[in-house]
Amino acid sequence: MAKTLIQSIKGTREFYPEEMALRNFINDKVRNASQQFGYQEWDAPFIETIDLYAAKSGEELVKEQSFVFSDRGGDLVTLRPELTPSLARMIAARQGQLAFPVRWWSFGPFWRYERPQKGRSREFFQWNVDMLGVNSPEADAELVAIGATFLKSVGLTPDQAKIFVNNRRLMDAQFDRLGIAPENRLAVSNMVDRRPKMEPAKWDAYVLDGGLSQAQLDGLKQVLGNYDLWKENEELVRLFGALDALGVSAYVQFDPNIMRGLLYYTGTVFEAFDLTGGVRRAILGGGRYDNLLADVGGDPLSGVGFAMGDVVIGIILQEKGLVPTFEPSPAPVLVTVFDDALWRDSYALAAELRAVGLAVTSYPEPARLVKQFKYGDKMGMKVAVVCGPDELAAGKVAVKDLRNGAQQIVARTDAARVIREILAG
RNA sequence: GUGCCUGUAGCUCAACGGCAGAGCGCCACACUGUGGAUGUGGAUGUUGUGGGUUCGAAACCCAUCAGGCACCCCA
Repeated sequence: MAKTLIQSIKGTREFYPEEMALRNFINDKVRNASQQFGYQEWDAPFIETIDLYAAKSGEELVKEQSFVFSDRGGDLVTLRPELTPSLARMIAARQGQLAFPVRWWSFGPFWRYERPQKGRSREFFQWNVDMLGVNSPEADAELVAIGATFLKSVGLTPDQAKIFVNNRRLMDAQFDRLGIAPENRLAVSNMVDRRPKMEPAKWDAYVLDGGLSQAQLDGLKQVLGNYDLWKENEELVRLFGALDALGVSAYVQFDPNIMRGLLYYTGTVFEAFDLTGGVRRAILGGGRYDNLLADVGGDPLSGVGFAMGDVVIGIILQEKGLVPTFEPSPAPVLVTVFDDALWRDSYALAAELRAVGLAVTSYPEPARLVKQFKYGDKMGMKVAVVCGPDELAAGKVAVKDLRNGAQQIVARTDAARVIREILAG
């Protein structure tokens, strides 16, 4: 009775086999892209003390958007809302012994206590990729290239998804030029972030209301519309040169509107968007950070990295039909069970076929063959094997190609070979 | 955390104050040694949950839970 089922927790997702297939598909593509570039897989605890996040992340993340509870000893623990603080700690703990540059990637679960909606759940998976110990535009380019490689590998074209790149130091210089005080950079960055969501006239008023002069507003709009601005910045020139060499230029574009807020990033920033919908959905985002280890007590170390949640990309892949067809049964072969007298022979046959490397499902009880074939059909199995009284007496089995209905009676010892031929064809 | 919209059969939805229905799916049979097709028949509901209004509630009101949209946030 559906009415009496206890509900799953708000904002969590249940993975039925077909959804698990999508999750595994994303996981596979993430792993491939990471390992192609030589990154090592790693992970951190799923629960951490609240102190780990309080140091760096800011109040809102911990106070409002994390699952926090006290354990039986009375300590406050947090379901990790992000990976970076754990990364910082683990790097700092072995700072003297790691081979830099460290290239690490991870794909695991995270929790944020937010109001769920489409593309945002309270429990999700996130792909993290980081390179630490080198500060160069070429290193930044490598991270962007990994993101681009992933987008390409799942079948998204540069028309459908693109990574937009900016540089915080470049923007800071522009802000300085406009007479915007350093302490107002964050506020202005937030204004820029909000711009796509507002009507132009309203945004103008909002910015003027926020303390900028008309001249500053005009200058700001000029900066945000200047897509050649990168040519004035040596870091970005080198970055785009490296991206060209890496062969991913089609997926990358300079955009002075990319801010990714926060005091967090110090140089290159980038963000990938789905370009096909009405609203640009962020697929992944990242950038360069210089102060990663300071907060956890390590020596200064520069790094660059990005993160991608599984929810938005999963929706996009489904919308675009880029998810491979779901195969309900991992085993393509069904061994039917004829009747009570013969189930033992069917089970033995199934075991023989497994012993030579075939993935085989056997029907778990004697039943009418109609029912068993229907089951095989629904489970997407490709071959059915029947071992009835006639076949058994002759030392043979019936092998049927479920896709076209063709059936052949073959010697039991030839069954595996015939099945392989059908599967290959 | 704020505002708005939506919850009816396994799924998609109808009924919009007066007997809770359709399509798809499911099950059975036609067809007890052969699936996908077709036909015939069949089962399935405390209308998310709890309260209230009413002669009468799936419908109206309140609360609550869940989902969606926008805000917020996007570490």
